[in-house]
Amino acid sequence: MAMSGTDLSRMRELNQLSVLWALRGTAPSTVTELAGRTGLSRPAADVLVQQLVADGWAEVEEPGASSTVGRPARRYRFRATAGHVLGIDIGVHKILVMLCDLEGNLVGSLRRPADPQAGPDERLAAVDQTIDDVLHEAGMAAADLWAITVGVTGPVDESGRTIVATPLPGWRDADPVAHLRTRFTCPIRVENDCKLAAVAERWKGVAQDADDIVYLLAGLRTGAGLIIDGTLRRGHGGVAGEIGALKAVRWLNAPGHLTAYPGAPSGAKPGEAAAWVFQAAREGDSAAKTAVQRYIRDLAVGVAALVLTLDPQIVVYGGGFSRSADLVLDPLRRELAKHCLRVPELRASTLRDEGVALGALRLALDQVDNTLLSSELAAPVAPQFS
Amino acid sequence: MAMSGTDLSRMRELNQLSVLWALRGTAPSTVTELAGRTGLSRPAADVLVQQLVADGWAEVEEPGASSTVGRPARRYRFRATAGHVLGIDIGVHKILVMLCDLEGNLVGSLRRPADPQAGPDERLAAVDQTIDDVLHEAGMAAADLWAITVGVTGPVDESGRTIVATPLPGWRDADPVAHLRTRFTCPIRVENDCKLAAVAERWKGVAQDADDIVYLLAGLRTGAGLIIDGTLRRGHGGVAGEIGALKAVRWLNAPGHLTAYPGAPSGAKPGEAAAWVFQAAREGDSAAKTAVQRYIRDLAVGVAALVLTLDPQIVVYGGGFSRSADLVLDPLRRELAKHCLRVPELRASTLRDEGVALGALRLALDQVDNTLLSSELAAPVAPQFS
DNA sequence: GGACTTAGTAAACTGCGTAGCATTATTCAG
DNA sequence: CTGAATAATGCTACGCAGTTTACTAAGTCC
Repeated sequence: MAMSGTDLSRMRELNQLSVLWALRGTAPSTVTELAGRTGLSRPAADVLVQQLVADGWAEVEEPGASSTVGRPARRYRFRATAGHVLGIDIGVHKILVMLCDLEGNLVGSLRRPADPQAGPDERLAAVDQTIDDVLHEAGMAAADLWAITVGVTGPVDESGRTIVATPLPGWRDADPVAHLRTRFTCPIRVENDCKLAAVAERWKGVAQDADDIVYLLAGLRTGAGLIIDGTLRRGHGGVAGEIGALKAVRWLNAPGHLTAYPGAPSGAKPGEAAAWVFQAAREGDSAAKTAVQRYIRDLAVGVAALVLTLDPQIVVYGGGFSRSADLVLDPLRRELAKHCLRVPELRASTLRDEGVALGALRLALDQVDNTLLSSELAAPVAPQFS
Repeated sequence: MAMSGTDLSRMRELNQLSVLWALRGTAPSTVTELAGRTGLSRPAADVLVQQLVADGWAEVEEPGASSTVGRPARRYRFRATAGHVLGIDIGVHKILVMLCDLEGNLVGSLRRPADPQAGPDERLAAVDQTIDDVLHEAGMAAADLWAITVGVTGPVDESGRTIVATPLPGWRDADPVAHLRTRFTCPIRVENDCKLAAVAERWKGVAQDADDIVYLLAGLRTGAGLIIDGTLRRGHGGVAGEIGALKAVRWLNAPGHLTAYPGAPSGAKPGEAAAWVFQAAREGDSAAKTAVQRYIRDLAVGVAALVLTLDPQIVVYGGGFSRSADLVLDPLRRELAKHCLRVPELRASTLRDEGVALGALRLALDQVDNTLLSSELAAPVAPQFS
């Protein structure tokens, strides 16, 4: 804990930030409300919020029809459109770019199918194109962006480079941060997709009430993202949650129980085959039910290891297979009860395939909050990053 | 993030805290040094530190022989003896009570053997007696204590009660917090022993440089304590790190490879038998070497699960078996390399059986830092707790 | 012993939030 | 339509905290 001395100008800055935070995430507020929320006197809140308006952080709303006695008050609101951030999901089959303002309101979004075989250059070119389309549609330029976060499959290191093999062909040689830095001056971060999906669940998904969350990416691959004490945990080397690497945990094989099911239509892609097995099990096919059961049994060992290690409040079942959560949740809960000291809540994700991009947005917004809105408060237009 | 408005008196309080933190953990400082460290002007630092002296938080050291040019400066130092905290280790075979001042300097310490069969009442009475002896020897009364932390075997819940079976007979019915609260008014906390030992390693042990640590308690029982991002993690229900409960992780059986070794002297206690096997292996006994090897192999699976989940910087090998770390570390490292994506550093603890009590001290000091020394700064003598 | 260096002290100065009062804009009662 | 009640706004005086600046005190170095 490194405390630093405060002088008067710093105090004013802090109070200005205090007002800004009191302004965010609420309906337009009167000066009196702001004063109450910040603990400042009304005159102080007044001059501070007027400074915020002058700097472009807030907007005035002149009084309209008043519903109560007394002089109607001016209302002030956070100017969410002062800046925007991008959240990008670079997947094997698709690229998804989302654009939102400082309050997280979606301003633009574009999904584009990707060639699974495409190499890094081709894939990044497609990303560039998608970004351009989103920005153009929203009438924005590169300089309007304050932060960008990108989600990719597989573990990434601090610098955003992929460190082990991933389903994206040739991706170990890609450096998406460096690539984007040629076009954008704002902070750019690349993160593992499971981790971002976990963040999304806490932001807009089924885990908004929890601070300790294990997110399970269940699909043709199996992975996990961890939120501990409200913060995404990467681990010292960025590979936290990769419990699937343990041989005693059979996550690598688990989806095989579904995809290799002999009854599936021939020629179906693996993802379709798995969906077919789930559907068959739902309709009562006993062999399919057995396959699902085996899948869950293998999956549960790894989940139990995560749960025993972290003792989370909630486990979120997400990923491609979360559409079949109705078949999985109850048996998985029973399996966990066998292994764990304390069984956490088990919930199915509802964010579909937008979780990664949403989590990327949230992390980009966090970046803005932590840099711009915490230590120093420059004028919002075109902030300069070093 | 809930920011709150600041006025001038609060600012002064903050600056006073800032000076206090600048004073702590360093050699006695001159006002000029304090000014530099806090970023305040020299007159400001001067009045603030004089106020601290008046309130009993700091002490003056009049200038002695000066070694440099210029007028010799008065020096101020943090008055560590303003308050004290207790760290207590309630073990099966021993009770260890440590007393230290606000800077962590050991002021008193007493170890007392305990009857392994003793019930909770008898054991707590022995704890009381040991506390009294330590306090008496240091010339202190109950009111001089600002925080107490107790370490016990087995998982505990938020309130300090033991929630599953433990080696302490009848301990599930014990409520050590309630017991101590009858005698002490300061904050009291009870925590799992592995977790406290982990904290101690980061404070005074071999993991001072790391923020992500897995502490391994290796002995007749096997357990783990986790420090993630510099903070002890309890998990949502207090059972984080209990990976040994997983059947695929054979921590329950692992020590059996050593204690059940047929070559050990008959009549030896399990702990002695294990030590004997380690010694035999060290001297080249091939059967003993096999036993150690099997122990390590079983141990490694659980460690690998923890490491893959958390991706820590350091794994600390502690507990009773850490005396035989010379035999364990290298093979364990090799085993981990088989399982893990990134092998963390592996270090042997050197804190012997004092780790738990030391960790308890550290947590008690943290408690003081977070309450007294962060938000409000009352006069240090006999602070009142609600 | 004088020049130099650093610490301690006391003044004037600036900036910020608060308190209190007058002013303004609206609703409600008659 | 008018006046009382109500609540927001705007303004001024005030106190307090840290900074700046200047000066004095207490040592060392040559």
